[in-house]
Amino acid sequence: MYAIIYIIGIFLRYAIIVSMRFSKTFVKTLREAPKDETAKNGALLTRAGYIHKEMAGVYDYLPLGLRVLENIKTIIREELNKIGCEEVLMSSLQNPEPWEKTGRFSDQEVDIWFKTELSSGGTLGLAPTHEEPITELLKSYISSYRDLPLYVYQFQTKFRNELRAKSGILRGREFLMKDLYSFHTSEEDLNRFYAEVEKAYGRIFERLGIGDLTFETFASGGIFSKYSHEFQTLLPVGEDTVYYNADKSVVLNKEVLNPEVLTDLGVSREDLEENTAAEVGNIFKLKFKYSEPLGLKYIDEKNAQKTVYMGCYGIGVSRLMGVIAERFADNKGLVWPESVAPFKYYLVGIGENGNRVAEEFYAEHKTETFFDDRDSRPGEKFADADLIGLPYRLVISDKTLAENSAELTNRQTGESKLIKLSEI
RNA sequence: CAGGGUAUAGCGCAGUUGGUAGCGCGCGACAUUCGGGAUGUCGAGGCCGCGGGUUCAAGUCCCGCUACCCUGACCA
Repeated sequence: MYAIIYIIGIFLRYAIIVSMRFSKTFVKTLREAPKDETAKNGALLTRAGYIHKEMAGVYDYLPLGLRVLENIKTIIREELNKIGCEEVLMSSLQNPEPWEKTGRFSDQEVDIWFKTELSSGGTLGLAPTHEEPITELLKSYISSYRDLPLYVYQFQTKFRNELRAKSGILRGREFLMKDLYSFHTSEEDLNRFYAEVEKAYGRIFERLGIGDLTFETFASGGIFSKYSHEFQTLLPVGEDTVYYNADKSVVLNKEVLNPEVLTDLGVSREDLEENTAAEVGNIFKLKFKYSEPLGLKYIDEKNAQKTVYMGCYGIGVSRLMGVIAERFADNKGLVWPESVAPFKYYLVGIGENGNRVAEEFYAEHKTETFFDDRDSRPGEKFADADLIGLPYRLVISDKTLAENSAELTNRQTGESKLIKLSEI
């Protein structure tokens, strides 16, 4: 009995959360973008009611925007869980201690800290990334080789006091990031997992609809490895410059475009084409960089103390939303890939009969439908449908009802066709 | 951080030689409309970014500050 009530409760809650009709949401679309929103992604996402700017580089995510973020998170989460990762949520407020051990609490070393004071005295930081705290955290849980390997990730708001926030949600001072950290007993195992993450990232970007635009890119590797890998999505307004050969089997960041690297990669400068791109992911073999200074050790089979090998793997979740918005938009508005779109259908009823049948349709398909039930003229609804950019627009009117059908329009191609109501 | 620009209604803008603020969109009511951002009538909405100053009088002139945008530098 209680179980049934519980299940019904979940179902109702689900229906309440996911349904959305235009007349009931507080969100409005804008004909013109605010003048301080000049980047295409920021302008369109604002006009279409996905985001709202609080200040430079700081945004609110409104109901539609939140759904996009959640869809991106779900895809990442599914692919990471598949390779054995565990999700956590760590704190944003940071105790300076572990950061002081690695030298990274210094403003000279890391110049993007937001720092604040405790009222009882003492300084705190707002996490720009989480290597130190995760390493510190796992000291409490890793003691034996039997505890390893371990892969821990989170979706976290990061704070970075960028000198200049810009480009809509592509470079913010507060942004959503997925950060994964791996822990190993050997370099071979780190390499093995690193390769698994490379593949998982490929699947993630594929599912996000930017697979053929996103390339694993050689970038500078810091002190402990020759290279790191970035995942760069080709984008005219991207901040990075990449070079690639004809079949794009070799892609490298401008920062490592030098004779030595070219030789290493077996390509020559003449064969490389230049393009701009946005960095959507970065993977790094940290090895002992953090585990050594912070003392993250384990006992091996022979009872010897060993230092843990680490890797870290980031994906800019909110930046991805901006990249996808920016990349696929046309002159009418946003064009979401189906996998990240907040809803699949933009439903419009025209005329008394059209609206009545649209209501009926909506009752059956709430979870995937955004219902424009406003008392507005068709033209306005079509304009907003284009702006909001859901994959399909579904129009029900006397005209389509005469055929017992609804008109289905593909936002991307603009193609329309009538489909029988019974077949939807 | 350097250089350039902007700040007036929810959004976009106008505001002359200083005289107490206007337009379009949006919003409310009514009527007529209803397949690509309708039309008409009436209406609500403003500490003119903040703080000083000059003046009988400042959105407008002067000084200072702040925020925001662009280019660059910076950027796990």
